[in-house]
Amino acid sequence: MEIIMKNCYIIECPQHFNLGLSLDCGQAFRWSFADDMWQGVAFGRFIKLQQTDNQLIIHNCTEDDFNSIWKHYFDFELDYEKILSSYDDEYLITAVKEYNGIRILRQEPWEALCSFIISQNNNIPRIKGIIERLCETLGDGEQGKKSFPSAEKLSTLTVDDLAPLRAGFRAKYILDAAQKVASGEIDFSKIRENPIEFGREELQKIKGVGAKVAECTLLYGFHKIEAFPVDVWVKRIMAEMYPDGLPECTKGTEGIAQQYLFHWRRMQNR
DNA sequence: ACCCAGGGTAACT
DNA sequence: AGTTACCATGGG
Repeated sequence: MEIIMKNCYIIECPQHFNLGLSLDCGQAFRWSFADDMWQGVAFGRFIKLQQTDNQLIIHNCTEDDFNSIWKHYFDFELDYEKILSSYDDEYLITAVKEYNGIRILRQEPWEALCSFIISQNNNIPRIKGIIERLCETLGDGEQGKKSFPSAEKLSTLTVDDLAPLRAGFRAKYILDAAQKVASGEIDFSKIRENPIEFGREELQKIKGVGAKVAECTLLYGFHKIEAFPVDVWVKRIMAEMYPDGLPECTKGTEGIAQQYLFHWRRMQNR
């Protein structure tokens, strides 16, 4: 008999939402599946989630938390039906049919930036390990429920302090990003307010941040869904399927199309 | 042991 | 302006 935690919030699921796919399609790195539930931390809050036929159950979540954080985090305010049904390209139709329910999570900008700095020339299981050690070592809160350490905190550290993370050559990039964010040299509110091109230029002022990491930060940290990160998998997709570029139907939502294609292509290899 | 990973930088042509 | 070696680490 299962013990239901108190502060359990239940809603009817929106259309086009698959919890497991959204949490495990390579856009976020702090969610894990155990005991029939997804669990993780975002915005400093530890929650567990289950998706049934038509319901989403969030444990350790008040109505206020849902309305102020999670509704936004899971992008429930965006009309995915409108976007996904506008794709008239055969590969996209296949990817959307097979992996319907992926949504672009609205992650915290600093966590997205730092996570995708760590992601460079790295594989997803190891990215998760480095981020877990980063949070357990330097985050706040109880063990296993730690927050993502702030840019302010990381900005005071040295590469030697980050040695336990085993992040390799990325450690110095993390620190440069933390320093530029903490000092205000990189201003997240200005990136959020301005057109995407501004964010591209700003973020690439950080050592170790090139076009791809900047696109990921803009897509997952600022929900600029026209951002189009090109990693090795998307390079393959472009070479194999779109030698003349993305189809017209993706204009303005390239990041969403990218996420479906990325996950679809990655699953094909296994 | 080997190849590769949600890349970027710097040093080359 | 367009290649290429190198960067740390460890998963598969």
